[in-house]
Amino acid sequence: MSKRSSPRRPTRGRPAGQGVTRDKILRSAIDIFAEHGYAGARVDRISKAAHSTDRMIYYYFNSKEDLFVAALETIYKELGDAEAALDLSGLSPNESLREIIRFNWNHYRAHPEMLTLLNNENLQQGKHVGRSKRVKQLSFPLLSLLSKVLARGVEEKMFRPDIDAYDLYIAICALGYFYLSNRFTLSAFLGRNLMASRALANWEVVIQDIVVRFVSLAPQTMRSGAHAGK
Amino acid sequence: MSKRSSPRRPTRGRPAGQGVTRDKILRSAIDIFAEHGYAGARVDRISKAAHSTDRMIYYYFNSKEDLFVAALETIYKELGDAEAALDLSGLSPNESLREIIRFNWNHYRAHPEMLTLLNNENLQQGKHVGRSKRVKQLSFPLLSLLSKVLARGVEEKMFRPDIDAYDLYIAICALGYFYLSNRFTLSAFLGRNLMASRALANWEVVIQDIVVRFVSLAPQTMRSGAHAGK
Amino acid sequence: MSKRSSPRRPTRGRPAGQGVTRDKILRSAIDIFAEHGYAGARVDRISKAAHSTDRMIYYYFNSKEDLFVAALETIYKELGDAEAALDLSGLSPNESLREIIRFNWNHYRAHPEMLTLLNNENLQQGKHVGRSKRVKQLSFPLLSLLSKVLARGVEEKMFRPDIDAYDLYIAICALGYFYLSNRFTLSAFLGRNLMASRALANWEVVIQDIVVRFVSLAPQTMRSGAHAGK
Amino acid sequence: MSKRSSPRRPTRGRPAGQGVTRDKILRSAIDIFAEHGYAGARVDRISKAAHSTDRMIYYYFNSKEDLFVAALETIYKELGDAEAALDLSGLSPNESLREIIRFNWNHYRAHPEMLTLLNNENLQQGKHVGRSKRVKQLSFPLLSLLSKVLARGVEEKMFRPDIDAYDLYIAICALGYFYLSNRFTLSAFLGRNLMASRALANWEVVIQDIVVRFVSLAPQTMRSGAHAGK
DNA sequence: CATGAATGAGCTTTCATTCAT
DNA sequence: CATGAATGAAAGCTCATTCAT
Repeated sequence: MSKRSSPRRPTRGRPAGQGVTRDKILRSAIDIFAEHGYAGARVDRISKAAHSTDRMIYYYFNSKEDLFVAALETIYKELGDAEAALDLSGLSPNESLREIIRFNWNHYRAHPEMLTLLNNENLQQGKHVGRSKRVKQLSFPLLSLLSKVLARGVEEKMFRPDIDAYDLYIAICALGYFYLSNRFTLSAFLGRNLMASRALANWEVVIQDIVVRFVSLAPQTMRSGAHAGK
Repeated sequence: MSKRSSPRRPTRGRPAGQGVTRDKILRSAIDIFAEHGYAGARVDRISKAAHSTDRMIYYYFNSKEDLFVAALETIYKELGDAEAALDLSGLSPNESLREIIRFNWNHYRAHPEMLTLLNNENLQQGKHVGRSKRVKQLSFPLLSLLSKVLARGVEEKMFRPDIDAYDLYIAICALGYFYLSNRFTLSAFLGRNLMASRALANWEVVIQDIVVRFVSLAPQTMRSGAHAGK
Repeated sequence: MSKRSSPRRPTRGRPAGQGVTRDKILRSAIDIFAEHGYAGARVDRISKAAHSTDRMIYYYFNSKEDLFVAALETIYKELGDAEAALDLSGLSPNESLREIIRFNWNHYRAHPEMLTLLNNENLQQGKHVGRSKRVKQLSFPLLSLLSKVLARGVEEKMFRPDIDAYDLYIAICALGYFYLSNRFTLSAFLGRNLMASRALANWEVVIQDIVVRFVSLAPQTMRSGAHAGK
Repeated sequence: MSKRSSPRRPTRGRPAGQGVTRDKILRSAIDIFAEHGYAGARVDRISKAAHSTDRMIYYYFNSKEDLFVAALETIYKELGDAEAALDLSGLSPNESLREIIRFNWNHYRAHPEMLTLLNNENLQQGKHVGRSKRVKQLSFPLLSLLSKVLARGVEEKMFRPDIDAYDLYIAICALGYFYLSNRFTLSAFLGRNLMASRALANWEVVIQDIVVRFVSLAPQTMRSGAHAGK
């Protein structure tokens, strides 16, 4: 379908000033794909948002689908970079866990495009994530970080030994992601504005509360600790 | 699939076989919207899947958007009906909670269309849920059921008194919904098949585990069997 | 194409109360055809304006085209009837001519639907007027009236003997019809509002002035007479 | 049919042969709009007549409506150009007036599209003429020419001093336009073929006769030949 | 006598993409 | 290295009309 063998494909890392258009298109693509979904995003809307032309999208990215893959790769890359910058030194297992949760929650809040982009990728049954080499090469530091924290907590007799790090990771993501991704339908059903700042602040505490209770060996006075950490 | 003869415009219940076309279109719409998203779903794909014509879609539903609303209303209606059939009589608060979680989880599994349909509605910022009168008139029994279970648990000194029913509801939904909705990207990242039957069975237990620990006053002996399988 | 042989076609002249719907449809048709032209008029707009249904239009008129013919026939009939009521007894040839012009002008003003309906019929190359038996049976009294006035004027040595009644008729119609029919484009070009009451009053006088001068044998002090007549 | 390379978007006058398609579409549009009216004209009929595709219409003109505006602008432009080429040097006021009338009449006869296009614009209440910048910038030389002729006639004691140039212009247009625009209904009513060459030749003389009589101070010997032919 | 249900054919317009320099 | 010109293939929707009682 697409001409992947095209020899004059612009590469990354060229002299400064090059690829500015490419970057603007990529940024616009992330926004527009996130706003309208893959099928709903129009190529010309993306090019206009980037102050460029449709033609340039094909020049740099070959097809709408390849552009979507590039957008996905970008947000994953940025997530990985952000995770890598997370510093838990000097924190107890408990505090580390709370910090990881806070980071995860804040990342979703700061990057709402991520939610719709991932929803779209799942709508398409993950066909791009499966193919993209770049995505497969990415490492997600948070997962191994979580494993370490968990191990340390077990060692220090604070955490249960039977917690699976993957399960824990999914739980943390689920509690934050769902709340934000489904904010519109949830707000409508529950008759509450889930995006009010008090609601958001509360939910961060709830996630921490839920997760910490889940992994803790001994029961604790949760709530107070939760608020203290803020 | 099921022929619920809705008493709408064309049908008035008289001539046998009326409204069949309408219903087939509605079913196909749910499937196709779920499979491709709103923008990606083609009207003619829906009509073909219903063994009907585009024209009939407009005859019965006026527009693609109205058809989407009807699809949304239908899945919500069916969720409400299913919730109403939930029987918790004779169960302890703890068992009730587990049953509610099981119900919720099973409903998502049995109705994966719901996930993508709701994701789409959220992509469109919930504009249809906000407008639809029918949706607003729907009651969601599970929420009040949860409140009652929670109250009984507190009464019996088994549950913490400071748990908000809404928070609890969101948490239960989040843990099930996210796992299934994001199964493709998660499977790719974690390098695990989240849809394997053992994985699915495990996750049901994990949700219960997390939630029960969250609401419980005293620490408990977790159903160790849950993790034994791993 | 249409089933003209249908035996149960409603006829005119039935018991009072019958045909009310038919009449309302016919009135709406005249309005809508006049407002949008034949092609631009939508059957359902007509039926809605008549507080009826599309189906009723087909019941009474068989097709959109037949309805258009009926609309044409109606306005022609009404024109003929109005002309028949014109009374010139006791008026001089000159005054008669002025009265005929005034009548013609006022009829166009009172029935602007006529202008667009006729324009449409001409757009379609008069295909309906050519076919309609009813239209062919209509008499247009004004034309013979004009002949008589002309003859009398010649007899009384007031009018030129070489004026053709048909030419005169066309001229009178042209001067009124064009002014009103083309009021929008003319107003735009000339930068004047042709529909201001002063402009309209002036134009009536101008038509009379032009026509009377055209037929008169001797020169006359036109203007003053023109205004005197009002 | 003439290829006026308009300096619009796609063309910039460089590669030879550019804009040919655009022009063919425009010509076809004028024909088809004139033949069927705005609503009755089908986009695909226009594109086929231009030996092009629907898509190209939207490429060059954005919408059916914009194409209609372009068609209007074109006929106006051509009218203005033709008027500008009118040479009255060496003619008496009387002869000039006759020449103007002849020109006007001949233009309508040579461009029957103009009549239906303008009728359509009036059907739509002149909404395009009001908006189009290009139309507003056009000058119509005939009007000022007429003013000058009129002034000269008054100066030379041949024309009445109380004739309004605008009224005169409208009258001249009316007499020619109506005759041609309403030729089908008129022919049917009067039982005469208005388009026979003798009828056409006669009407040109009638218009001149009417108008000259209207503006003349003194009575004159009419061109008796005009009516001799009947 | 009147009408609710259903529809084939065609409408304007949009979409992602390729051609050609 | 970059881009203006052009387009095939559908998309969503509307139209006048007929079926059936």
